[in-house]
Amino acid sequence: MPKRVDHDLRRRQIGEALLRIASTRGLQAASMREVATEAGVSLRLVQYYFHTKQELLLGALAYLGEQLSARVEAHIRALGMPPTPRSLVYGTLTAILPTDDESRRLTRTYAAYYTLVLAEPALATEHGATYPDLLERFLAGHLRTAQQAGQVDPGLDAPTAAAGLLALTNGLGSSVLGGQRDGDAALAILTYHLDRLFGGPA
Amino acid sequence: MPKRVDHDLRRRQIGEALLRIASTRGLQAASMREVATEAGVSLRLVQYYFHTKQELLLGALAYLGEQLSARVEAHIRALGMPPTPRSLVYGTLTAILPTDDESRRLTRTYAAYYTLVLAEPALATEHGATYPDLLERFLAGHLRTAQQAGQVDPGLDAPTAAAGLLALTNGLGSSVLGGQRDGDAALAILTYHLDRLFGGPA
DNA sequence: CTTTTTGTGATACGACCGTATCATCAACGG
DNA sequence: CCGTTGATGATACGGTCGTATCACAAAAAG
Repeated sequence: MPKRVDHDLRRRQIGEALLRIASTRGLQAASMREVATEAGVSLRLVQYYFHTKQELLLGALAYLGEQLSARVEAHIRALGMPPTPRSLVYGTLTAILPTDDESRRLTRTYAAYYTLVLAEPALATEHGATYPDLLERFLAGHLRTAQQAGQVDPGLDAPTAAAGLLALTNGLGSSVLGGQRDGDAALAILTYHLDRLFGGPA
Repeated sequence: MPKRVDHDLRRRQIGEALLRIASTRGLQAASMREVATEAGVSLRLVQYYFHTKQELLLGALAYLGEQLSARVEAHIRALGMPPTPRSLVYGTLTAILPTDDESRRLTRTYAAYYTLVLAEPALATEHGATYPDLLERFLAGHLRTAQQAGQVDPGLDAPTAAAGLLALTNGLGSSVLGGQRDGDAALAILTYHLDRLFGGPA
């Protein structure tokens, strides 16, 4: 056999080539040949590491999820340790708002997958597509903690507020990607709502 | 010439066939042949009335816009005449929330086009893709009217609040289409926020 | 009644798609 | 040293895509 090679690394290299294409030209431009070229390998290799296109799409989606949660964690950490309920909520939501190149790439790619899953629900069943669900529960939990600490109006329904915040952030993200406003304007709207919730700026 | 035919009607018939496909199987399933079959005409006819695929996509997008604004107007009217600032805002936002078959179809189709435009921005420049912008200004205007009538906190920044409401509604719609919650739950979250804005239920 | 014009069918072309096949080459086990 | 196996290249197949071409029928124009 030729020099034994790290399969996981190669798979990631190819999968991330697909994500790169999806973020710039959309998933419909991500043919096997195009992915091979972008990754700098031959078509045969893409087939070798991902036997079928669906496998490639699902594998790349898993990498996208990793990148997304890594960014969320990094953003939370950047707001200081130990994290407060406020910084957890704030950091999570600002992490998934397209305000810089990386977040723009991530949200664009996520949008491409979202539409694909809408048209082909079979893709979602294979995968724990409950990522937004996890985020929402995460937010609701920390909102409740903030309520117990007296930082948020205790009359608020935490799950409803968390769902609203996440939906607001996603909607703002869509408007940024659509070119309706820039990332800073969206961030201003989001912080305005967050500050109202937490009773004024920190 | 064979019996003179109504071109506008035929174009609409074909364009709406594309919208039907896009809403169920996505735009990537909307090939010229598939659209022809769905519309019950030959491939040649699709080519005859829309010389190229881009023309077809743009034409159908125009029909989608018509259907969308027709639904918004109908929803506003259904809340009683003459419309109040509150019913204008409420009717607009609930119209674009996927709570029934028609709104689900419209929002799904809109999402498909949104992703296409993200990948192919050239499509948007041809068309006044500023539909969300129009909605936002519409909402901001009526929020300001409501402030002058004392129905909404005058300390609120109307454009920011309007952008937030529209983003919230879009984000909630995405979660409904994604199967994260049903239309009624989304509607409850939206009305909760609206009622807080307008100072309690009507 | 011819001659144009408008609408429609049948079919073809070249490109690209996902997938499969065949051959090869390098390392390891015996 | 040799046969087995892991990794890779080259190439092909059937299908679908958007688009173009050719033919033709039917109504209108002269």
